[in-house]
Amino acid sequence: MDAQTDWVERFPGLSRLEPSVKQLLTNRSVIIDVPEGVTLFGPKNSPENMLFLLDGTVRVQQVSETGHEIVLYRIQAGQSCVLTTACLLAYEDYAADGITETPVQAAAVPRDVFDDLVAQSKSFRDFVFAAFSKRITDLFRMIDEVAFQRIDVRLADRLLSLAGSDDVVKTTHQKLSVELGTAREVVSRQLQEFHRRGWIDQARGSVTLLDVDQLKRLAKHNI
Amino acid sequence: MDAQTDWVERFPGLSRLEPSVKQLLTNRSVIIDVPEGVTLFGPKNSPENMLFLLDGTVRVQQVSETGHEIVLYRIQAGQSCVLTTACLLAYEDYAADGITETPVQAAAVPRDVFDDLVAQSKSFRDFVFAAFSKRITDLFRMIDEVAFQRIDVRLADRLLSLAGSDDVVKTTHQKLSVELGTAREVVSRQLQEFHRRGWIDQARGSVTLLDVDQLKRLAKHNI
DNA sequence: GTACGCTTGGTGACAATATCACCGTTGCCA
DNA sequence: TGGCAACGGTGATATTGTCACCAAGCGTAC
Repeated sequence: MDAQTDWVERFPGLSRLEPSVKQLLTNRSVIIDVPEGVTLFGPKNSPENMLFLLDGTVRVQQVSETGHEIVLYRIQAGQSCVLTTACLLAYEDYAADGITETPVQAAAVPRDVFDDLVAQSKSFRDFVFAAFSKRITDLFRMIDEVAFQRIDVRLADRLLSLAGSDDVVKTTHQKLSVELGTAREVVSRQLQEFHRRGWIDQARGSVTLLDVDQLKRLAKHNI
Repeated sequence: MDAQTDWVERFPGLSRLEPSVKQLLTNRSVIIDVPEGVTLFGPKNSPENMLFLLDGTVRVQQVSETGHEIVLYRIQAGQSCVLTTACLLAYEDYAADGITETPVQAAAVPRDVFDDLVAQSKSFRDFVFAAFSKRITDLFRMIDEVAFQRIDVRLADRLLSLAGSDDVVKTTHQKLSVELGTAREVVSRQLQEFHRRGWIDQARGSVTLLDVDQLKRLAKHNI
């Protein structure tokens, strides 16, 4: 496949752009490949480019002054880093990192090209504002969950969204606790309870979902 | 004063705009006055205009499915509702309301004018993206606080930021609990503890800060 | 005025979650 | 093989949230 020339078509929000704008995007962007576990952006590491994810996942998480960590959201293939990047450009003093969770392929668009596109194309503006809006509503939802949702509900929800098609989650209790912004012990105890109810199986570094329906019933809302 | 013609000058981020852009803003905007306690925007009440606050305060808060409420942020004079408005335009299914906390004067800019401005003016783009970025970093900070900060620290912090120059906070325990997304009983008990330490005085519907330094020492960071 | 009802705030019991200290197991690798 | 770090389990305790209920303050209708 020729990622360099046709990547724009793979973005739902970009495929409707005017041809001249697509041309600008493809001509002035560079396709980059990044291995897993790399910090793409962060307080120490402000990027010069806007990234459009073609493949893989970027996890955005935050380290508190107290040393606590919490996962804010993920950027999937077909989405852009506009939001986090823009924040980094505007404000230095915050501690969110973007870390590749898988090998990632992305199109890097320089800032000035990005600005040109926003100026020239109504469709591109709509894309950018929609991306911002989606993130912000997600953050609103997250605040609601952190503040008011029970931890068992949140854990069930997260297990469901992290599970592969084989219903297995390859992760440690420690990492799950960072997903929710809670303590490892809390996750361990909740997983024990889920196991006692026959909903999951546990092994070192992995959780197997046995009763997805029950987990969904606990998590209720949209997975 | 002639708000209709010179309001743009009162926005730090807008005063540097090109004259023609300022002209467009003033010509196509309408100054509105809104009394206290009015819901400017919300899930039931999607606005057609972007608001630029000239005077007063808008409180943005959220009602959870569980019935819990939490204050997300405030929009002060000199700031715009760009973010929340944009979200409302893009996504219907979220429950954040913007409520005037004081009598408010604002400039209402129609959506199409807003879009024109973003297209035409680099300075206006910078203003808009800076507004988005500030809100998002604030939301990141808020997630951190809700997830990891002790409730006494958050309460002290909030009392300090809500207090007028006379060091009095005119509010009820119930409203303070919504500020923090906690329960009224928790606020009552923390305020009792602050009172026991001689940091505050209490009366029905008001809290008087007696020892601002101690409160700041507890809250530590930037007020 | 008085009675009523709503708002505000106080309290105890209990549940859920976080924190701390510590332990045993597992797997890696020098 | 031994040491070491990562992983997960556990009990004790602190903090915060929930529930049920009560009393005082305040406004309003009568």
